[in-house]
Amino acid sequence: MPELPEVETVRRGLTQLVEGSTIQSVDVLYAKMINLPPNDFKKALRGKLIEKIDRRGKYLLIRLSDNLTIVSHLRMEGKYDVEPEGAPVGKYTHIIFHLTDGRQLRYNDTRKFGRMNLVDTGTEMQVAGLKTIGPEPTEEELTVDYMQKIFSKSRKVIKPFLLDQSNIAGLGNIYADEVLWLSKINPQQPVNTLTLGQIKALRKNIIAELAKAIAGHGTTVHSYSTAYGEAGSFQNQLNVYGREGEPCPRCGTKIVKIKLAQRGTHFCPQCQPLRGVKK
DNA sequence: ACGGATGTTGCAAG
DNA sequence: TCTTGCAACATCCG
Repeated sequence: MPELPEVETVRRGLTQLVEGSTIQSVDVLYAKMINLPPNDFKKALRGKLIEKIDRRGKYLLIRLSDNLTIVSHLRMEGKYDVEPEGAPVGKYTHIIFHLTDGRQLRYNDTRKFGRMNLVDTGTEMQVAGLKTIGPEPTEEELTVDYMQKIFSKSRKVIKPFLLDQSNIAGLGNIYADEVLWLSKINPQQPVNTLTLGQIKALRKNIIAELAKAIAGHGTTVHSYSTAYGEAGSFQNQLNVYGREGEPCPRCGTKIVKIKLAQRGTHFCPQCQPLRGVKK
């Protein structure tokens, strides 16, 4: 689930719920989730104030007093959840932050793919993944010049290229398919064959679509209720993702699903023709 | 019943 | 150096 809009939704929710709270103690139920020996992790966090929650791409940056930052990535299914003391702990709860007001901030993750790195504030950019992360998909950060430059230098096909966080931060499988459909670009189009017009259209759509998804509190794909906060509503606005065999909302042609770089990829063969490439 | 797919990323192997 | 494929883990679907 969590691509940039979902992570941003979590960030806003966490800000409301735990900004200004103090960590009394921490339980580590699954040690592989963190970058330090559990005892060091727990000791370092005891008594720290949660000052602010930031985000960079799909990474949450939990700012703590004494110059500490937890870099948290939800990967596929990570969720934060605030529970009262004594609420039953499920088998997918891996880290529990006991807050001094009696509430608990719990990290839940069925697949255990999520990771938390506790680092000194200011060194978070050395965490793997943040070291090479590309610009945020905003008007200011994601410039036409930058896109033109990276697109001209690669012969990769566009879909996997968009999923590579070192090119642009924040797009995942769902929004990559959506922005390509919106931009009428074939997922298998090599990036160095895109016209300037296509690059500009793609840029606009990336920025607008992610903003729109944030406004809709993100996309909830699996139907089980999100433990945390509001369930997203944006799944109702998806045009191609998960719609294999359904008519394209623009032209009525059946949406096709193929596999590209091991990822399910949905597109309209009519609206998104492959241009100038022999196949 | 079991093989394959599922939203992500890091790293190994080529 | 760059690119590709898989592993990490659990569940669900057909």
